Amino acid sequence: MSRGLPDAGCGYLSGMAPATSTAVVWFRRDLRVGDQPTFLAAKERADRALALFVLDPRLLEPAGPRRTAFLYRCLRALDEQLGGRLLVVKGDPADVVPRIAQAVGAASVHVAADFGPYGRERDEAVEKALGDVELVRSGSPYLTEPGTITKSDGTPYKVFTPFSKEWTKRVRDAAPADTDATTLTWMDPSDKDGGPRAVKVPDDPKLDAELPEAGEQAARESWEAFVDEHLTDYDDTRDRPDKPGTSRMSVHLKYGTVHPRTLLADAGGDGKGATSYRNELCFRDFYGHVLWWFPRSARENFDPKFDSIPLDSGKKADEKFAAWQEGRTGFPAIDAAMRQLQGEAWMHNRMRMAVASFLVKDLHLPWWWGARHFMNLLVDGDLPSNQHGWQWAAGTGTDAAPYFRVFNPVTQGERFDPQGDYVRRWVPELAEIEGKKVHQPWKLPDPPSDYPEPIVDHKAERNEALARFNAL
DNA sequence: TTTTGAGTTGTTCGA
DNA sequence: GTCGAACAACTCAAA
Repeated sequence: MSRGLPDAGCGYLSGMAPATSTAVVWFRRDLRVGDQPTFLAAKERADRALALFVLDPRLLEPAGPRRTAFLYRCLRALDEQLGGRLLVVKGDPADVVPRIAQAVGAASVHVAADFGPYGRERDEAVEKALGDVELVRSGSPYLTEPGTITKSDGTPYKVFTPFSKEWTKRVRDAAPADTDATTLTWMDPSDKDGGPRAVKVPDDPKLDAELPEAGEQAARESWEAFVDEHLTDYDDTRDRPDKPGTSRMSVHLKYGTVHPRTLLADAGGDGKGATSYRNELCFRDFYGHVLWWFPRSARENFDPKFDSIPLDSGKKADEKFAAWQEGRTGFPAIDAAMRQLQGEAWMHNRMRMAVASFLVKDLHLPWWWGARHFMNLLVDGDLPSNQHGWQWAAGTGTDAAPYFRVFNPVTQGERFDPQGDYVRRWVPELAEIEGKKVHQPWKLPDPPSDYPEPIVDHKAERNEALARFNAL
């Protein structure tokens, strides 16, 4: 294997100087030019690169309008960074990627490894279809590639804390790759000879939510502002949905407009805030690992012993679910959160836990109903973190599930939204109620008539949830 | 193999 | 109002 030299048969014309060698850089969930190991790998093998994105119907359909629009915006931003040289095509990657590689005479296609259930399968199919053209995987969306952290006996961790100890050792030396748009010479995609036809990034689907700004530049600015203003106090302020104390990087990590290496590099200190932030990055890796080892846990209880817990169903259950979805449960903090999800395609993490606990423990509904709703509406919706976050709340996932982990929907509101600002922002029916009284409008002498009474008695449903758990 | 210590983010109750 | 203990038993991880 002669790295860095044009392969015979795809660049030489007899008697002439070698033609330019080309590599394909196939972007997927890494829509950035900074900190891109794929660029370095492509540069080793070729003089120029073709930047490619494939609109894959199998991924786009389940993404829903919000994530689809966000993706399109990221693609437009990336195309601009690449001087208008991003080739966008539509189709099944196993079909179009090999045809493009052939059309530009590429000997290698460069990707960041994908570890999702569909992504793994797709990449194997592409690799097979590529034949002699090599699919080169460099890096991944994670700090530690799923599957690479195991216990000393080679089996996977099922508990976060011991995983995090090993993870901390592993990521100590992680450093961002030094790349930018000029690392590679980008081929003009219109020079391609045949192959699938280029398409424009489609117009955004119709939206009913305001999305965060897309693209690498937006990610970087947002991150730098967070580091300057909130990282030091992150340990405290991350729990406050009424304050802008979180980094909002989830959506950028989802689309790879930033890599966690870059975040880790800036959050490497010993302070409480930085330590907490690293813990969140570690959770993302942990759940990436868990889903890689246990792909069925995306749909089923991680621990099958919980399969026998009785769940509600039928018309009443459907009605409760609708009330939860629409933010009319009568619990202000829960309703504010569900409306935030509806309105800005995002929900504060503290409230994700609270509404999940409410759905599972107060309404006794399946966690996967809630997980699906989240995936439908979240712009940052990412399968491993979403599903396992839900399983954590339901007590069916990794880690010990203390039977007493039942959130009190009122206490959570009063503790983390102490002045009620979050509730008033998202529940206009309660906008006139001052201070923390807003968390229990039913106690007011004259409660607002257009806001519902609580749909359940929390104390009773808490006991019911405990009883169902204890019956195991 | 056996043993030991521990397990993301909580709530309630009684002193 | 604050604070510590209780809330089950079990599985996981490591020694």
